[in-house]
Amino acid sequence: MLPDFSLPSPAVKNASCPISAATEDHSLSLSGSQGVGGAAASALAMAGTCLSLQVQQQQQQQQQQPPRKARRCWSPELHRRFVLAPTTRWRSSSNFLDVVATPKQIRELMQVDGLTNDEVKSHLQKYRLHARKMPNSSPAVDQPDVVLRGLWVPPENYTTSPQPSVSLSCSPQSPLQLAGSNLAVSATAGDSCEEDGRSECCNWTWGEVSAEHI
DNA sequence: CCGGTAATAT
DNA sequence: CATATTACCG
Repeated sequence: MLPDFSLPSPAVKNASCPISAATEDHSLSLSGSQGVGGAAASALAMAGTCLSLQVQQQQQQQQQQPPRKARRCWSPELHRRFVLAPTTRWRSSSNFLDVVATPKQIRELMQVDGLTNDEVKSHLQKYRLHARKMPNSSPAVDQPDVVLRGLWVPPENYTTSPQPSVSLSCSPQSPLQLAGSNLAVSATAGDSCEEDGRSECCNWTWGEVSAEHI
């Protein structure tokens, strides 16, 4: 005589009125037109900063429960700052991020508006995870590089960016700055926007770069 | 309150 | 599986 309490029943749970995103909904001009022999222009925000934009059915949690902040996409720019900020202070250290780098300090040094300690903390964790896995022999493919393990930024026109702009994050109105050539995103069969790479949003590389040349 | 790690969600 | 956020703990 136990009424269905609350067990993780994998029953069906779907079919519901779609709700609009709670967070700011940026109009995304997605060319979903069936390019039938036309100029298919797939819009793919490959830029740096971009907030998670996914229309997921979010209809389950009742009550006021912050549905988890949108995933903050760590764009190369942000990562660059994240990895470069501490360099300004504790440079020369091959692992300043592994030594003494508190999210707060990093955030302060980053000077990125809209970045919270938690985000930095999270990113730091990820960074450490990768940093810990990397500084070691590789299973098979090994890149014959003589680079010191430090940090690396995407092959972009970075290098001491003389632009300490504060509008780096992608929260508020940000001047969409799309630079570089835009790679036409070709859908496999020209259907929906299914990207091949299963990266969430920002696809940047975790490469290594020698923060300091010997 | 801040920092780190685990758990959880996408 | 990778990545990001939340939660919990020190």
